[in-house]
Amino acid sequence: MTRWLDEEERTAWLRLGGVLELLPAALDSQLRQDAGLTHFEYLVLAMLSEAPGRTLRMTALATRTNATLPRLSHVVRRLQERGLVDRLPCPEDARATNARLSEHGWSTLVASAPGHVDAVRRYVLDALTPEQVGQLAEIAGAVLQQLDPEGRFASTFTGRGPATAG
Amino acid sequence: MTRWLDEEERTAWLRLGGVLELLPAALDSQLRQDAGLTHFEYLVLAMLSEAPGRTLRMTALATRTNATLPRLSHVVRRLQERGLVDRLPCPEDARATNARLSEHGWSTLVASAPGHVDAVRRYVLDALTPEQVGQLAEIAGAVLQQLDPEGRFASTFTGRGPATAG
DNA sequence: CCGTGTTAGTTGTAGAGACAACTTTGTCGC
DNA sequence: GCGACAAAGTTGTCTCTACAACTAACACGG
Repeated sequence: MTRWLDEEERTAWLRLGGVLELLPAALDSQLRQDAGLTHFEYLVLAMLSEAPGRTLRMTALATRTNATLPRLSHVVRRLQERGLVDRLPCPEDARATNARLSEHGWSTLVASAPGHVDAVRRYVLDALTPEQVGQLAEIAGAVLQQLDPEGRFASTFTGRGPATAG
Repeated sequence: MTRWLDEEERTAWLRLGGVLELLPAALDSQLRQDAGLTHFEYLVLAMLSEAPGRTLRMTALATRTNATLPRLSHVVRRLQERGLVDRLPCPEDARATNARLSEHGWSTLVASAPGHVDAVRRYVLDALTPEQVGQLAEIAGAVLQQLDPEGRFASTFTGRGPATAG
């Protein structure tokens, strides 16, 4: 038997739904205008930039970006066509492909990072109290746990414990 | 000068990013499998079902679903082609179009609602304490305020005050 | 090593959204 | 009541994503 939502649950859910709809659109729009990148493309470049040798295997990159492999494959191909990443066969496993951030990709990322971080602050963090930032980390962590029980996309968990110890 | 994210902000943001990516996909997937609807299509039907006469003008429906008008126009046309809604010219304003939930649309919605609510519980609400549900409403409300300062999509605000009074 | 199954990734195709251009109707000043 | 501007939708095009089918390479039991 389905238990329906009470008033408070409904409010929380409707508002979350609004954020789910509007926030990605807002972030995409800012990055598109200022840098010619989608939010997802930005994320791909950012994750590569933090990897050793600015290089990751497709599967590892898919994990870090919460993406499926087919989606990532298309995106990386397009990024390569634009000269932002290189694709190299992996020496240790001939099935695998390494994606590496190119010099052009690096400078594109460096140029667009401030605007993106500003947008994240403007839309999310600046609207919250420090306490709420901690609560958000807890809540989002709990939801991720449901969405991804096996931890397939676990890169954003820094452990099962609270984001803010104590 | 851009202020970068500290550890706690970064954790919160990365986790929120994961939710933004995975939750819509999970909800879409459930509804597609069980009801042949996208989450957005479900929302359109649900909003119509709560309106007087199960009818809304396109603009009002766009507001309630956080959608742009072009997007809504395409979706409603497809829903009409599938017999789930009717489109009627508005008598009071010849520019306007009224979308009305059909009998078939109503029964489709009724049939798919329990599965959808269960999914919302499973992925989100059941993972949170009652206190966290309140916090989520506050946080999502604050973010929506940034995303939509003029209140264009304000239907999900039940006022500027806290979701949980007191 | 040979067959079976698994893993890594790519590709084809079809559907959904973004954005801009456009049509039609209403509104308002004069 | 005419002309200019705003509002309400629609449509076309292009891009991106999902899903499924596919290829190629590894693993490993016999």
